[in-house]
Amino acid sequence: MADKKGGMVSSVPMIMADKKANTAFHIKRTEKENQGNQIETSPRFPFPFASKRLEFIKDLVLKLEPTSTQRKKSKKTGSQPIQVREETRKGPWTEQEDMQLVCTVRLFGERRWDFIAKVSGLNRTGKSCRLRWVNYLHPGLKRGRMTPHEERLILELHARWGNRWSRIARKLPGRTDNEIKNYWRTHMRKKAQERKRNMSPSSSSSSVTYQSIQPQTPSIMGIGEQELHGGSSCITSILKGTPADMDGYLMDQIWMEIEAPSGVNFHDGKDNSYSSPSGPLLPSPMWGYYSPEAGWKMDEIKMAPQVSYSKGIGPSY
DNA sequence: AACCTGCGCAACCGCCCCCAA
DNA sequence: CTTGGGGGCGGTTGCGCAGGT
Repeated sequence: MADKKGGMVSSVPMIMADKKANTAFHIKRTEKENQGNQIETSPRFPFPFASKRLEFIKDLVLKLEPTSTQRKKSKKTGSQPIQVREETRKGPWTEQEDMQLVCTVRLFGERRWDFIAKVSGLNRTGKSCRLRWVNYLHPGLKRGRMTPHEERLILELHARWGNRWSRIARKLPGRTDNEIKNYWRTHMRKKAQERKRNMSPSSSSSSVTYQSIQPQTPSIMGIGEQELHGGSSCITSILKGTPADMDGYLMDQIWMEIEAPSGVNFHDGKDNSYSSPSGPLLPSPMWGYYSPEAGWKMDEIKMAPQVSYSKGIGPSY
């Protein structure tokens, strides 16, 4: 165990993917649910009123992410913002960490990952948090095997664009660049092996072949019929809500208020996608794929008892 | 039952770009 | 104009599991 992930593996429950039921993690959560052990009794977010929540978030943001003017000030005075980081964690994510990350992203939106990493209390880098969110926790993600149509699309797009995985991923809603990249590698490995085996002149399908790929699935856009990210869990129930809009108060508006406390026009046009109270808050196309009807509220988050904004910067449960 | 091998995939690394200060 | 930080992206690594021997 002397690899880069080493040391952690033994102390952390494995979350590696289960080929049949998505992940061991998901199985665990499903069992929990089946037993009626949803974390119903857990404490809820402590602020019943939106204004109080807003105050709390703003306070938190200011503590952890000083405004530009504050940054200037602290440069002069030499004072430092709150230091939260101890030692950066690496390796597999635990359910607890996932919960914390999901809650934080729901609160603050899919941006400023470094800040999210701080606020969440996770000793992870912003990059790590982003990756975990994008590749695993994002509500729009599909799981399971690629459909024949997806396979064909990948082959076609790769032929056109090469290894531009993120670009290809954009054409495959619910699939991440990482997933596609992994799929391609496996695919190519198989192809290479096939080719080795079939070096006989009769089977000279040198380039990418589509023979096993029939366009049976008419549309990959209908995510409704697809399994949405493993299904049952406290996290997925959280994920069903809309992103961080709080009683109509969007996180971006909070950001803007913090940066410009003198009052801002939220509709100044630069970032329109963020200014509509009912529209998708986040730029990712994924957001379009899950329940727009659910007006997500912090009150509805079933926080696990251990979840804490540790280091004394927020509520501890 | 024990061992080996290959596969699938999560997560990390390093480079690059963009943008605010 | 310069610089540093944040985030995006492609490449790589290595672990767990399943299937084969």
